[in-house]
Amino acid sequence: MSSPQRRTTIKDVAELAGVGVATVSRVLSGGSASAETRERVLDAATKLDYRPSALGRNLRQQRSGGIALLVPDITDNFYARLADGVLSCARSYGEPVTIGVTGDDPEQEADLVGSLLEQSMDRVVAVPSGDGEMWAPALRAGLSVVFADRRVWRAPGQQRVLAEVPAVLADDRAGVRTAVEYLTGLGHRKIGFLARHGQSHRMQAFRDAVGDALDEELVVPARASRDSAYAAAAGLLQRRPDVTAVLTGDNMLGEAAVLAARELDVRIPRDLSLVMFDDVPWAELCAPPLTVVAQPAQDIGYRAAELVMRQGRRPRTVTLPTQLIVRGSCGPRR
Amino acid sequence: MSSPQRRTTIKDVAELAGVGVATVSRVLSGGSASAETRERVLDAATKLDYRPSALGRNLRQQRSGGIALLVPDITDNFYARLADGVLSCARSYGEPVTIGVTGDDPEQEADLVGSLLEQSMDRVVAVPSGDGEMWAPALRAGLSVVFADRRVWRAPGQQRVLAEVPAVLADDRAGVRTAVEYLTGLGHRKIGFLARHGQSHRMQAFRDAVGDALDEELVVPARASRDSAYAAAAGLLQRRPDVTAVLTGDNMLGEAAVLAARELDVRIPRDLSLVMFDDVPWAELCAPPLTVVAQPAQDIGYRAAELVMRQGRRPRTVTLPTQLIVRGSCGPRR
DNA sequence: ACTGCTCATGGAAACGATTCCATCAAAGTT
DNA sequence: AACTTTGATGGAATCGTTTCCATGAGCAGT
Repeated sequence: MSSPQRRTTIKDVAELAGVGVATVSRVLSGGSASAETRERVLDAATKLDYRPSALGRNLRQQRSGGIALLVPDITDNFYARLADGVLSCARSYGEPVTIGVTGDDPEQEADLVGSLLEQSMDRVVAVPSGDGEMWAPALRAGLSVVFADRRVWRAPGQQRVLAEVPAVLADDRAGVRTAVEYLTGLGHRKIGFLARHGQSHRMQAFRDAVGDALDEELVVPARASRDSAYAAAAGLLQRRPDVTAVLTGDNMLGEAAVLAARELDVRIPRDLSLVMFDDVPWAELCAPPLTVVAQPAQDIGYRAAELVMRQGRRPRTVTLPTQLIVRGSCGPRR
Repeated sequence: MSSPQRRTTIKDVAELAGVGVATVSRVLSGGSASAETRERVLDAATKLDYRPSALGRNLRQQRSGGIALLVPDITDNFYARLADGVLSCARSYGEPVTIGVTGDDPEQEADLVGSLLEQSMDRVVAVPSGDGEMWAPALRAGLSVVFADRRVWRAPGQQRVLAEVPAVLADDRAGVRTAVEYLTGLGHRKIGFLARHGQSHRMQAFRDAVGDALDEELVVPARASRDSAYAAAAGLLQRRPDVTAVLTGDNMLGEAAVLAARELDVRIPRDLSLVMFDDVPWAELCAPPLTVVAQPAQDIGYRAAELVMRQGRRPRTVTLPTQLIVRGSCGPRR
């Protein structure tokens, strides 16, 4: 019936305004033009309801706009909030956001980076997994990357280029220290720490915080799945009934710890004190309400997105404060 | 130092293989070619590590690949799982996913749809808010849309085009009915229902399920924010101390109900029975563990993405089953 | 041997924007 | 008056791919 709805292009606008396409382009992207021409062009554009096609622009400038975001798991409330921050910043720039989930797996991450290159996306906010070696070629290819929540494991021979990637992080070190001090203040001496592989920095911070009292057996790593988290938590509690307090590196491990304790009939906070990294909405609904180290997840995302948009200023690493929120999951050692 | 790293193009491959660019394109996209040429081209492509630029392709085909996903709130666990489903399906097609959050606001949604058009994205999975009028022009512009979790409010004079949009839904009606039957089975007669504006279909299902016993004052709507949810929950409990059971239309309202009850010293399940729509991980950690109507969120996303990818078959609406999971938040009326 | 057919192939057009460059007029400088 | 400078302007090139179309080779049927 109706014609196939050809898109109105810059050519149509130029024709209606009686000018060349170059002039239209200039006017619309803020170049110089006489007041009269400008008005004619703007008029024509609104009359035709013209919206420039991102496709043409992208091809010409050899880059597609928008921000790519790589997170380990979008169903994790922490990363969801981080994503929300990125989305909210991107929206203020009018840029679309493409999301990929890595599952904390370097291989999948490399795949996704490949796909970004294919799309000529050149702005990425990423929560890196693994040692980040796959990032080096991408950086050389002109990608501008900002790390969020973690930076890459810095091996001794690591390429310099990686060290220069800006990052927006929560102050893990201070967060862990505060939590540990809080627990030792309550009399606890045998404190366990549950962390995922991606959280080696928190693991290290924990080791530093407990200092001489460190018992390496109490620092237990988990893979990035619910099952693995539960296994790690239950394993620790069974293997070492002498631990009186546990700190977890993220909310999934916190959940696992609560479940495992409940299953093993270990009462919180009577038999076990628990501090969880990241304040999720349910922490308050839990029985008992959980004492947590809150992180500004949304802020982390927002700031990271801001950094990746302003490539002008040489960006540096930003560290945002954490906060210990005391609820009901910790008690004195008994 | 090193050259500015020009991207290797199809031309380079053609040159190295000693054929024309058209042939390279055909080979790479599965067109016909002699076995020998095919091999030469493939060889050259791998030797040069050639990856076709999505930019060129997109411009030529007048559409950028990928799937767009519009959800009200990515930090809501339900939509996060839905998004995860979409992402997982999209990945199996090798397609990138662009996410936008609408905040359940038709205006923001319209903005986002506009931005999609600008990007020439033509495949959208959306959780629509409002009456969906802004979708009609988009559909006419050739967008293929699949609704997830909800369909649009169907006003009497609604355009036919909207009624033909395929949708993937949870079986709300059955879920609500099962929950209501469960509660009445426990002796409850005054059952409250908390729902967000976007959940009018569940609201209607609730009205139908309680039938004659309907007390319109017990059906209370909330806006899409934590505060509004809390206000609605607290309001209901204060205004009508005679309600002995509450069903909530989503998890945020469930959270609000728990909090409000706790604040008002209404004990669950002794004084109030609570059933929440959507089984989130924390439902089990809550005190008491919440009885829920579980929805296959990830599946909904996956199937919706599948539908939007296969535009070949005329797609129809899919309804996925819900399941009542009884935990500890309901008791007999006292 | 001629005709008709299929099939592989490459040149060139197309997609829609930005941007280089040449042109031209008007204003300013000597 | 002759020159330079400035600024607006439009034509054309460009980005990398897909696809239309013409060409020519090979082959079978008569």
